[in-house]
Amino acid sequence: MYIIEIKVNNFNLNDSITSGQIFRYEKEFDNSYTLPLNDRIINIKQEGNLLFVNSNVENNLEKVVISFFDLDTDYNIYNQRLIEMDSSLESIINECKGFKIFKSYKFETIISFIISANNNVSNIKKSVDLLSVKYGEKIIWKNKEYYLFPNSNALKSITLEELKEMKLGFRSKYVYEMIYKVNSCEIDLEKIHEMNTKDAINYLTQYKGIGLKVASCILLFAYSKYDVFPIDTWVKKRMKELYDTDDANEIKKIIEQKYDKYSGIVIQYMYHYKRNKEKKL
DNA sequence: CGCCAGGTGCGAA
DNA sequence: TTCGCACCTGGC
Repeated sequence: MYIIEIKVNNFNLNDSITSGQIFRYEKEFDNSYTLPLNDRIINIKQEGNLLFVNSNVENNLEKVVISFFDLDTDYNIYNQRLIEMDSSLESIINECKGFKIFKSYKFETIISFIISANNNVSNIKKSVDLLSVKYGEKIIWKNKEYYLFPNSNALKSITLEELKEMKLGFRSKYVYEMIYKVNSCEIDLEKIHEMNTKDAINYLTQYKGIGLKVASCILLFAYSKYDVFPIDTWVKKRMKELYDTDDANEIKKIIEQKYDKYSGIVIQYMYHYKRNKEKKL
């Protein structure tokens, strides 16, 4: 039934996938997840330390899955270092055991997080899905229809009016400009890999619709830059409790000084903990 | 109705 | 440089 089996340790598929890094996934009745991965649709299920993966495209499937979910990186090393720096993190890190930061696809991530500004997850998902259904490649798999996220070329002649139909609201013009600039090569998404975090943030935030928060999400999730700070309302809630401040710059200073190059991971743990874990304890 | 949601751009001080 | 506010949209 399943095409490939991948042995993992220290991976929690459910927590990682529902942590807000990606918006387009569906949970199935058997607790597996179906989601697009660039050029294909995959269905993935975890049972203990085994992943079962099925896809409409078998080519390179194991490699694609291992890379996207960052399965060959041992986060215990980060976690150990973090606990050495701050032993009070131990409980929160234990709660977030198995959490991975994905290597998301750049164009999709940029568009999705521009859409995320002052928006809620269900609206973000709706807009990204609308974009995909209207402009992405249609995949028929197991008698069901799926849609890949459109590449920049597929969106090159989209109009502002058409974008507004995707329920983007005031973000329509920002997405429109981004699509245009990627297609005209004014923006080079690969070039960002070579920049340090500070330069990359300056580079991204010069474009409309990308502020510090959105730039940080893009750099953490699509460029694996672990020293960025996606400080949102959930992290602010957590930081308000811990340090009695919800000022983004002040939080940035505190976290940067404390956790250095693992700051992005700490922030992500805090976000995940505040949003998904705390209420269940 | 008002408020908020994984914020940002803008103009005013 | 900092500060306050409007903003598409949908759910409560």
